[in-house]
Amino acid sequence: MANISERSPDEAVSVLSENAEQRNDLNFCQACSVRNRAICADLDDHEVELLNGIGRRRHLDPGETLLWEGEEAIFVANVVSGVMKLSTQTSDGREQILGLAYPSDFIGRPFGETSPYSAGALGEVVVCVFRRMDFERFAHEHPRLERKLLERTLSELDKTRRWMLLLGRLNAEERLATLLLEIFSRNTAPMCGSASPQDNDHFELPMSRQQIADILGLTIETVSRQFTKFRDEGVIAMSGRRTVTVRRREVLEALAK
Amino acid sequence: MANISERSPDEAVSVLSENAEQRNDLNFCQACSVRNRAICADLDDHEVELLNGIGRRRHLDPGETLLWEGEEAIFVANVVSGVMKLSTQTSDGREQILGLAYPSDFIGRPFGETSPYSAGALGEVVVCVFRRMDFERFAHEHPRLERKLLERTLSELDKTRRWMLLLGRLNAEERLATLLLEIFSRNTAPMCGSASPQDNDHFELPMSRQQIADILGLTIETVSRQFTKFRDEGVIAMSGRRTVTVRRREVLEALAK
DNA sequence: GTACCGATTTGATCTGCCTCAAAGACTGCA
DNA sequence: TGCAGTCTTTGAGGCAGATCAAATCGGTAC
Repeated sequence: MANISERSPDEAVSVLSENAEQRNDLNFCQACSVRNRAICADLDDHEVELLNGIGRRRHLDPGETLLWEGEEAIFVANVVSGVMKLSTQTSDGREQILGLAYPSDFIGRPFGETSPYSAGALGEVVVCVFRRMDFERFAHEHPRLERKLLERTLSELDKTRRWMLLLGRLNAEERLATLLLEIFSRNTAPMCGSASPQDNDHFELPMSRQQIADILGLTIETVSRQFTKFRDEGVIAMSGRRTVTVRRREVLEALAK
Repeated sequence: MANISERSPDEAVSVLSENAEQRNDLNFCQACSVRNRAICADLDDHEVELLNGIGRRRHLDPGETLLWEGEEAIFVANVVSGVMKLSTQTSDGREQILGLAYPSDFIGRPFGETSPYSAGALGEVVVCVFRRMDFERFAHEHPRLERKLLERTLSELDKTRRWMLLLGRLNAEERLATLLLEIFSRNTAPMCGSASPQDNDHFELPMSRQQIADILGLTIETVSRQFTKFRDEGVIAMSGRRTVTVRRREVLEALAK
């Protein structure tokens, strides 16, 4: 199981420290690429300004970990750009990726003592970080935010449960088809906020083969063989290891249950 | 995959009809066995009375389905007694159980058009059912309930993600150990509201071998072999098919990751 | 260009779980 | 008490995906 975490939990407390990132401009949020899609979408300008006051922009390098499973849940955050992975581990070190967080997605565990998962950057990531306590207080005072959080959490639960079907019942081919379609749709979605807008039939994989394996509950070898199979069958084409062109979308859709 | 649903979706709309169950007494909730643990726990007596006015008690026979995946989300409910299963299916009919709902657990999908899963009774079940629309309106007017719903949903999400680790990374032995411990702890928990309080080392399985297989993402044969293995190793003892005595709890705990 | 190194692919073999089949054990009912 | 039907257990064999091992690829530093 790959462990791409590079910093110790202790260092995480520096995320909001003085030298980590300067205080946001007052109208920072207004220019935010996820302003209208993130959890803050329903807030009016005044409320956003208040929220702005308790949050900080933070850049994460590839592999850097923002939240540590089992550690005190100090932060919550919004993903502004890039892709993060949420993961958990067995006591003997096997890793399972629980999901991916794309721009505008909310991560962290409000109203909880410890973080139920680790959250790490897959590539370059920008997040908007809040101290959990500050965020909770703000949510209490602004029911629209709390409401939005509830809706988000409910749809996150739906998404997570759909993923259980993949882990419990789909074979390797079906799992990879499902993931490719999900990444494909995320990348071609309007306003995705990722670094480079994609053409409409190819995209960059935001993670390595090992990480794909962790996401799908497979081994790296099985994932690699499935890629080769899709390529040989003309379902996808690859240039380099991370650029995928979807040639026969209907085949992937028939496989993704 | 076993499909224990016995009624068509159309019949579900009769759940709240006049002949389904009589209107609750005004102080019905006060006597409710899950009053202090369910989502209504934070409400004061007056609020509970109002909530009482929009809910109905409903009895479900074993195998009866309350919510249908993909159908319009008409109801939400609290489990009062018994155990329900939440499940989803692939397009070609493979079933995956998403989780179990015990007394005081909330089921259904507020703020959603369609139900993301099916919910069926494993044994005899009593639920407290609300029309989704009524419940949503009530929640809006009573932030304490909405707040409670948020907390519930967040911890449900935690629980679901932990289950993903089981489906993605644990072997058959580890999966069954995990399930046995979960059922064990649910049954020996104080105030569990189930039909018969259990002694502290044995309990009744609330579901068949096939259902256990669906929950764990295994086949019935594999589940049966694991039961036999645990029995032969002296980890558990069985009397009949559904009564389990835990003899070496530490072995199960070492296996459950 | 060339050497190096980690990531990926490919090959060979193994194994845990599934599938198919049949026997055995409960449960309800006559 | 015996019978039928269903659920569960057990057995035999197969296969998808894991494991172990080695070759190849891609990027990069020199």
